[in-house]
Amino acid sequence: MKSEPNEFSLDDLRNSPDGTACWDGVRNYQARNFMRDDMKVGDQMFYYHSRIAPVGIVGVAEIVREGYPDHTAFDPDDPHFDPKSDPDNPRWFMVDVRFVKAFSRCLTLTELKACEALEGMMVTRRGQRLSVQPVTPEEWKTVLRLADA
DNA sequence: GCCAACGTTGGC
DNA sequence: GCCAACGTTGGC
Repeated sequence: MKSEPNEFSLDDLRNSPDGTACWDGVRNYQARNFMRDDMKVGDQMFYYHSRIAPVGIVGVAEIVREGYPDHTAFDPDDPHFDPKSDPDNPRWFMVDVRFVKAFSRCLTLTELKACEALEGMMVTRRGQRLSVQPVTPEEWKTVLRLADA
């Protein structure tokens, strides 16, 4: 899951009450579907810092609450307000995530791209903007191994 | 800050 | 339902 560190960094998550926060503001249907339909309590995720260098995976978090309506879509004062999301039929969903660990360093996108085993990983593909992406078990292990190296 | 890639919107 | 125009994302 991607986040711009100046918006909400892994440290921000760690410093949140109980290391837990809701992953609000996602306004892409594919990303929403992953959160609404596929993510289960106990699932782990990589925390990816986008936009601001060094760009890459900085740690691990886990899902502690499964998909539920993103209330920020209902709030006209919220930057992620979406008038088309009806509280009776919510368009956008989010999950709650809890801090698990920070890598000793940022595993940069450059490194991920340089790793042969991660050639098929979504985040290494050109033009891939999706902010919530699936990771295969093999990719998961490979990334953890790189992070420990 | 640039701009390529992508997703969404809306006229037809 | 096509597709041009537009807005956004995100690496660089």
